[in-house]
Amino acid sequence: MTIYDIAKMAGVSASSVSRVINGKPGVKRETREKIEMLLKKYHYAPDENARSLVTQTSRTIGILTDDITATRQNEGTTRIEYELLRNGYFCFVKYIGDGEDAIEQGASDLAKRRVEGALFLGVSFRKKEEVTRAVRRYLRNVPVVLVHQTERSELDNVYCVGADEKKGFIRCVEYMAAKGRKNLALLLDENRQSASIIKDGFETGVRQIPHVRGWIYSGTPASTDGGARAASRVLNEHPDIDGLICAQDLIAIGAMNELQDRGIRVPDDISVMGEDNSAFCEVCRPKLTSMDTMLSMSTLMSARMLLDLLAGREQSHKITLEMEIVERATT
Amino acid sequence: MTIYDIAKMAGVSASSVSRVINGKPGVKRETREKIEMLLKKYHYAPDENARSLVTQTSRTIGILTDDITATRQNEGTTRIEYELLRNGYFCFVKYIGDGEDAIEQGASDLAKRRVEGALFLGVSFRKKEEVTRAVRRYLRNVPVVLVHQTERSELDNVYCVGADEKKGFIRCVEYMAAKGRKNLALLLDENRQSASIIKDGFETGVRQIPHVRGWIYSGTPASTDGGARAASRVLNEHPDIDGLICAQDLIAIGAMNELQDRGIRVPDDISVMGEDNSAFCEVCRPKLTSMDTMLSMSTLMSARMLLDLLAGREQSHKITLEMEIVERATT
DNA sequence: TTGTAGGCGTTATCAC
DNA sequence: GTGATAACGCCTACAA
Repeated sequence: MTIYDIAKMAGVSASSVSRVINGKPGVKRETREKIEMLLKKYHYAPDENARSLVTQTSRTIGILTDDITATRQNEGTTRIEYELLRNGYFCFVKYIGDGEDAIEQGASDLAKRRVEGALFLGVSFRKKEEVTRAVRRYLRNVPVVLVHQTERSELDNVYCVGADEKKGFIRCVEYMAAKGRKNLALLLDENRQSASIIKDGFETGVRQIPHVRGWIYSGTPASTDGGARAASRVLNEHPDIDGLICAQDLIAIGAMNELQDRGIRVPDDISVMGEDNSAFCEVCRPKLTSMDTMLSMSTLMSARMLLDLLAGREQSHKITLEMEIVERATT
Repeated sequence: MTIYDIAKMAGVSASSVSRVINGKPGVKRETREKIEMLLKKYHYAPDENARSLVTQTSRTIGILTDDITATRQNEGTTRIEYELLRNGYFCFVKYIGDGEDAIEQGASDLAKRRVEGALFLGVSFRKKEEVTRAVRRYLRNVPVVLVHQTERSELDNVYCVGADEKKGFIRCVEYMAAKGRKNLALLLDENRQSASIIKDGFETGVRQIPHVRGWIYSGTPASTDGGARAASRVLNEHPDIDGLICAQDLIAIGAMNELQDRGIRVPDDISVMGEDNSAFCEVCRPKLTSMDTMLSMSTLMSARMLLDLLAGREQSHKITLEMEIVERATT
């Protein structure tokens, strides 16, 4: 079914049908009504591909992602899609692999669909040169927003939204100190992409506060078991520890289990906090204080930013959010 | 940049360029190489919309979803997208609202993009007549798979994949009985879409096993607090309860907290199990036995099913999965 | 092996 | 108010 079929049945030309479909003026009332009737009767759905072709506007946004196993990232993708769809855009999603030119390949696929904007979501896109190259080659003329990123490429159609993790961990140390904690341990998984940033934040925090000392346990797998084992090591090596900063809620929960098994009270003897402010915080007992990494906020803001850009509104090239500590019962 | 631009630079016609792009034979080696060189040099990305238009194949699958807050559903969407993309399809995602003709609107949007197949994901799509109407009107000629559904519409291009929840709860009762439990309580949130199915399963299970009795507490909010309060009521009204079947992991965890606060041992005094086999099961202590509702399996199978259909392979119109109990430390 | 011409479904620009 | 006609970017007979 095409506009010609409708036109034939209405005894008019395709142009009139097109006018009616697009709500354009210049059609006699009865003609319009007759056409509208037929449109409805046959549940006519205009071909968006053809329309894109002639109007040179696709009303489509491309989303590039790199990790399907990361729950939070999935939720981010979903949230973004929702926000864009609400605003009349279609979404094209593409998962890139980890090959040599995966990013370029992904950007190229978006270009093929003539997207009007793009969002890159995931740690893969921290590779600045690759991103710059891909964008320059395939997405030079559309706005690109890097989600969860605090550094953008030099191209001026590239934007970024992200939270400052270093400052976040400095705050964690300050927070523990404000709670009267003096001997802190940082438990984290060395394999995390941002491990060095986190360590840097922790060390900076410790250094700037007198009478506070800190130790880093970086070989901690990101699981409850990992947390428990790490806590065990901490307690053996530094029995005077009174604050545990865990760079992941699961680690914190595992550590807490170990403390409780040893009869150590949380938070009376040792304060514990996690990172992510995930649903787990509300489930464990006592409920876990945790630093919110602002993932959902930053995904939401990315989508809004892109929408602003597409609407022609000015936007800052870089938005940095502050991570926030959500206090519960473990500190 | 179009094939004409490339053609001009190569000193050939657009058809030769098209042939090279699509790997068609009948192009002289040097011509081909010259064209390939230019294609690479300018990072040429053929317009898929135009291609769709002329070839009448979009290589695009539409996904309709209804709830962005449901974590598991998000993961399902993501998983499906991944599977489809791996197989060379593009994905169009569309969230439907809850208006009168939301489903029809969604189907129409997919039709506009000329999708070659569709997946409907969410409880909204249990409304059989609406789905049938929407499909008949807009997606009559492409395969449509209903995800997490055990009932399909009469149209023969509609398929479904889902797990049998009633049978699942019958099994939970049998499982508890096999563990020697005789007085069971079912804790569930009345507002769940499948509440009546779950109750039916529980009652059927109880009825078919001699010496086993059961009580239903259907006013249980789906949260830890809700679980705790419900457990409290159960204990007051039926102190002889020895098995708690909770239609949601969070409810189970909340109930367990209440039991522990009262000094009741789990599982020695009372067995507890949840539903969903979510990540929470591994985090609480003791670790929670839970019935896996096969959400991830059924999403995966839906994607595979659609791919099969698109490849022209025969497929059953309906696939039913069995929910499985994952035993941990609370039973 | 290559080029020409026509068409996919739509919108836009003119005439009438 | 309405209808030809020419694009949009691509593919595919068919002809050369």
